[in-house]
Amino acid sequence: MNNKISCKECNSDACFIKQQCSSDWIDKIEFKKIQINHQAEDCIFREGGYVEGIYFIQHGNAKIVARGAENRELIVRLATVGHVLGHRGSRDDKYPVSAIALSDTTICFIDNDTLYDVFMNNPKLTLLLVEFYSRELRKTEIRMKYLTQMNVKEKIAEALLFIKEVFGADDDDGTLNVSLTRQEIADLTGVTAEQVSRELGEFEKKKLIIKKGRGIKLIDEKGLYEIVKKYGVG
Amino acid sequence: MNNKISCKECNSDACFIKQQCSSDWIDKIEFKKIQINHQAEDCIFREGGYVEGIYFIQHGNAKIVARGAENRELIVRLATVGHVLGHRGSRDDKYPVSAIALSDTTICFIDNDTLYDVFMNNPKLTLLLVEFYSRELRKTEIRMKYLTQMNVKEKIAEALLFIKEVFGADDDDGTLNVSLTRQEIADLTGVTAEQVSRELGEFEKKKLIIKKGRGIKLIDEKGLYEIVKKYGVG
DNA sequence: CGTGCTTTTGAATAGTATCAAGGCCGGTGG
DNA sequence: CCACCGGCCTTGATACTATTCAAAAGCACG
Repeated sequence: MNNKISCKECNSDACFIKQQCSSDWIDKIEFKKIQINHQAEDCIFREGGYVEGIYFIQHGNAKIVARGAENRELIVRLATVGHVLGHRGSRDDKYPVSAIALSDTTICFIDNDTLYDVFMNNPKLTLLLVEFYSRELRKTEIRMKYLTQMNVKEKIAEALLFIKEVFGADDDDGTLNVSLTRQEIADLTGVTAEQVSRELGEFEKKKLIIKKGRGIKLIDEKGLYEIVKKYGVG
Repeated sequence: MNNKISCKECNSDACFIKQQCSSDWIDKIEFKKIQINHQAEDCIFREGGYVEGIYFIQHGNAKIVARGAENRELIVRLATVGHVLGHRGSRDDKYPVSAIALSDTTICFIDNDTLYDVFMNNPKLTLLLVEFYSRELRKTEIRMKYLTQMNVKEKIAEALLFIKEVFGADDDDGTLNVSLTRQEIADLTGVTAEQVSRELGEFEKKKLIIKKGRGIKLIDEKGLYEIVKKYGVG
C-alpha cells in the first residue's frame, strides 16, 4: 500500500488517467489511489466478490477467468499495461469473473466514488473509457466467433497469435513474453490440455514454433496466420 | 427520413438520450438525428462499411452478425428497444459486424460529430454508455463461456432462454416474441441447423417447448434452466 | 397444384474428449 | 552430488459427440 509510484513519475503512457485528466484531478487521484503489488498466480479480484472500484494495470500481465461447469475455466480476456479491470457500472454488482496475475504486477486501484467524481469532471476521460470498452467488446465478439467456429488446430494457432498480440514476444527470437501452461492455453481456447499438447507438437514438426522449456518461440508467424486466415484473423 | 417521431413524443423509456440529456441538448439532437425505418431482413449497417455514427433502436428487434469462414455466420448479439448499435470509438473504423432487422424496426441515427458534442457536454450520458458497454462486455464474456463449454443440447436450451430474456415472450402462452429460423438459432449457438432441429424435437418430446408453425412456445422454462444450471445460467 | 424453401430424419464419417500410462524436468532433502 | 518426488507434459487407444451428406416431408406462395 505504501511505496506508491506517484502518477507524475509513472511512465505508463497507456494509462487513461494520465492521458486525459487535468493535472488538479491527477493530484486528487494520486491522493486517493491505492497501489497493490501482486506476484504471478495471485488473485486480483475474485468472481462473486463485490465491485468496489476499478483497477488499472500499471505493470505486468493478468488473465480474466470465468468459472465454468465441473471445474472447467475459460480465460475470457488477457490484460496488460494500461488495461482496465473490474469496472462494472453499478456498485452493487458482483464480479462475474476473476482476475489473476500472470507475472509480477502492479495495480492502481480507485474506488467507486472517486471514480464517479473523476468521470463527471473529465468528459474526455470518460469518452476514452467508452472507446476502450467498445473496443474490448468488439474483440470479445470476434474471439467468440473464432471459438465457436474454429477447429482445435485453428483455435490454438489463433491463441498463439492472440497471446503475442497482447503480451508481445522477444524481438530477437520470437519467444512469447509470458509463459502459460498447456492447461491455460486450453482454457483460453475451450479445448483440452491434451489437444494443446498434440497441436503444439504438430506445429513444432511443421517448423511454425519451437518449444523451449516453459516458453514458446514463434518462428513462422505467417504460417500460423495461414492456418486461420479464412476467418479474417489479423 | 421524414415523418420523424420527435424525441419529446418518443415514449421509449430505454433511450439513453432521454434519460440523461439536458433539454436543450435533446433539442439539438432532435434537429440532427435521422430516423430510419426497416423491415425484417433489412440490413441496418454492413460489416466492412465505415462507421459514421451511432444507432439507437427506438422500436423493433435486430441481430448483430459476424461473417465467419465458408459462409458460416455467428450472431454475436441480439438487440432490442433502447439498445445501442454500431458505435465504435474511432471514426475511421469499419464495422466488424453487420446489424440486421429481425422485425419492423425504427432506428435513430446520430452522426459522429454530433455525438462527440453530446458526450462532451453530458457526462452522465457518457457514463451511462460506459455502463452499457461494460454490461454488454460482461454478457458477451459469459456467452463466450457458454459457447465454448456447453454441448449442443445445453447450447440450444440456453439460446431459447437468451432469446426470451432479450425479446420476451407472450405472457399468456409463452410464445417467443420473435421468430427465428433454425439456421438463425444455429448461428446464435455455433452448431448446425440439423442439430437445432433434432434438439427442438427432443425438447418437444420432453414437454419443455411446443413448436407452433414458425414460433416456439416455452412451456417449461424451469426444465430448460435445469439443463444449463451447472453453468450458472439465470 | 406445382415450385422452392425450410425443416426433419437417417446413416456414415470425422473430429474431440476421455482415460490411462509413461516421460520429463525442477525442486527438495538426504 | 545424487536420488527421489510431484507436477506438468506427451502420447496412445477408445468412446462419444457433432458434422456432413443425402433424401424426404412439410409449408407458403404464386
